[in-house]
Amino acid sequence: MARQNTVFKEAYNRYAAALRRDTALPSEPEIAAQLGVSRSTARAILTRLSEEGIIRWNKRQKIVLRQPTDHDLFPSEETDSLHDIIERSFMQRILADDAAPGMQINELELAREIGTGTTSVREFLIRFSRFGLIEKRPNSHWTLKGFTREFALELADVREMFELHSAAEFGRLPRDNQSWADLAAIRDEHHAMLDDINQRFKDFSVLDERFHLLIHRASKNRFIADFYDAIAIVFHYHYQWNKTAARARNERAIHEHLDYIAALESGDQAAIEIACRAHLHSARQTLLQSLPQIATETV
Amino acid sequence: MARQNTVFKEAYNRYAAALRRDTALPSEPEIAAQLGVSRSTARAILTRLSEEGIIRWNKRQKIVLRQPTDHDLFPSEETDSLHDIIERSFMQRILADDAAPGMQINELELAREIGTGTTSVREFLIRFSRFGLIEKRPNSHWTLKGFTREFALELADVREMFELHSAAEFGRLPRDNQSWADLAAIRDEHHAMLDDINQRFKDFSVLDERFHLLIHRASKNRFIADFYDAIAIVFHYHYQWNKTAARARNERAIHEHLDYIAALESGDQAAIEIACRAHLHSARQTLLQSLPQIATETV
DNA sequence: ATTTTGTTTTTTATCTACAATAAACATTTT
DNA sequence: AAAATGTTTATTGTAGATAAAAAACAAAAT
Repeated sequence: MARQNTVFKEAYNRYAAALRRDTALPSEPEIAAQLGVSRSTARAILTRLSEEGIIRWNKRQKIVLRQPTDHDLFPSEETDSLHDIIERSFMQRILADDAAPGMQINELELAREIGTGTTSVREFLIRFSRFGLIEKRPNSHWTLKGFTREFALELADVREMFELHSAAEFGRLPRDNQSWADLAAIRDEHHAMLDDINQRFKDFSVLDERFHLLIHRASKNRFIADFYDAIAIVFHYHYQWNKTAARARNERAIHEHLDYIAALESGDQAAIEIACRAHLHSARQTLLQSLPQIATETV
Repeated sequence: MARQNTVFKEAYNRYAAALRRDTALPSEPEIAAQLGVSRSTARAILTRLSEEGIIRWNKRQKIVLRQPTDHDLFPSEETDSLHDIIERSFMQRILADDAAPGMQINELELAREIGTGTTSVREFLIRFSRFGLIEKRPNSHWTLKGFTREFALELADVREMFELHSAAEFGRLPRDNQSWADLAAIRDEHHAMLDDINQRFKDFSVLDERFHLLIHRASKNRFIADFYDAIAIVFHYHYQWNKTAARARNERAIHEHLDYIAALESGDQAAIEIACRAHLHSARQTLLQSLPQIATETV
């Protein structure tokens, strides 16, 4: 098989789940735009919906005959893109306790384990290499540099440089900029989460990512944005595996965020820098504390 | 053909060129280490040298019978790695005047033009994408973002943050660190170049790269180092295509470097920051002035 | 005239195969 | 015993093939 039709299946599930009986569906280009796929794929979805008797389709006329059931949808294993499957599988591997820094990474072995071709694994590793966790020796194997103390410190240093820059830029945005409204909304969400912290502390990482992304977008710098993408992915997986003291850690971070937001809203550059530094300092401590002990011993 | 033996050919040329008649050659592992290849490749080289009658080879005995001539070497087209070929070809394309920002990049077309397979081109583009000059839409084509004013400004901003950081770190290096000796050597080379500026101004870019690389290495940060790699490649090709006012530009830069080096050697952090900022400011102007006019109009 | 549908073409994503290269293992020589 | 050579195996780098998805083109409907 040359390529899995996961785009089709995922979009089909998404579209089918939103269908309501007796409604009429819009034009093909509109469906395609709604789903973020090409019209070819949208037509494939309509074709299948029609074949399954879920809609009656005749040129412009597209009527929903019945509500699709769970049985009509593709199972979730078939809708994940190959890239996501490889990413998940690989991150599990390198965050596992037995993944020691300096370890070799074998493309063929990885591919077999994941059940995919070597090309996809290669391309994934090339993309992933910009996160600084793996390194390649030409004509030879990849090496796992690992989630070490050095990695965490280097990451934190760059993060601090970038975030101080972005926060300062944010403070200079004109008051009618959309970002201020977004910031206010995020501030309110912080308060809401704090009111119910015992139940909701696990949702913090999503909010955290949104908050910092908003700050970084103010800098309008592709290198900063790309770097934050890298951070977000690394953190996303890392904190799934390291949940120690999550509640206390998150509660403290929320308070720091609120101080930081207040400073931004004040527009006072000195206050912004102080609040930003304070938060980044404790974020650095959190990161260092969460390091897997085995990986702390470097190569 | 599945793979070109460019590693072998390039190493063969390198080794053959260094042979002297009647000398005895070292062991296979030693030859391999000297050339930076595996013993298998080293043996392939010895085999060919033997077949060509350049050496007499019998187990440990390896005697050079005759000096290899240019005729014995592989032509230079056959020794370039595929990656380098693709890189050169691609950079030529995107720096050509008709390469407008927003342009689509077609993998198959590129591959055919270069005379290679699509896989290699894909992998090159993925690697190259971290430089921020191209961008991919999933399941669709790559887009050339181009050498625009925005690109130059974003690059310069990050460069400034990183270099100020690295320069400060450099200033803190203990005086017995090797980097101080390297810096002194580079300082002398600047003086030498200045004495013969009319003849040698073209060699400045190599010196410039070595100087900044030395500074950045002091930060011991993989993200900073990677970013400087990107800068170096972009500049390397960019200035090959834009040679306007190179002499004046380079002469000014040499003076700035010398001030910068003097500040570093003084160990005075405030002086370092001032000299670093001054140089980065004029480097930014140089970069902006060298933008191709067509690419300045953004998408 | 513009939008929608129908049809064909182009391009990407992925697999498989295979030569080049590296690495491992076995034997010989010092 | 250690290092070198001889031989075999494992792994990477690259081409080529093919289905999925996007894009382009053509015809029909508003």
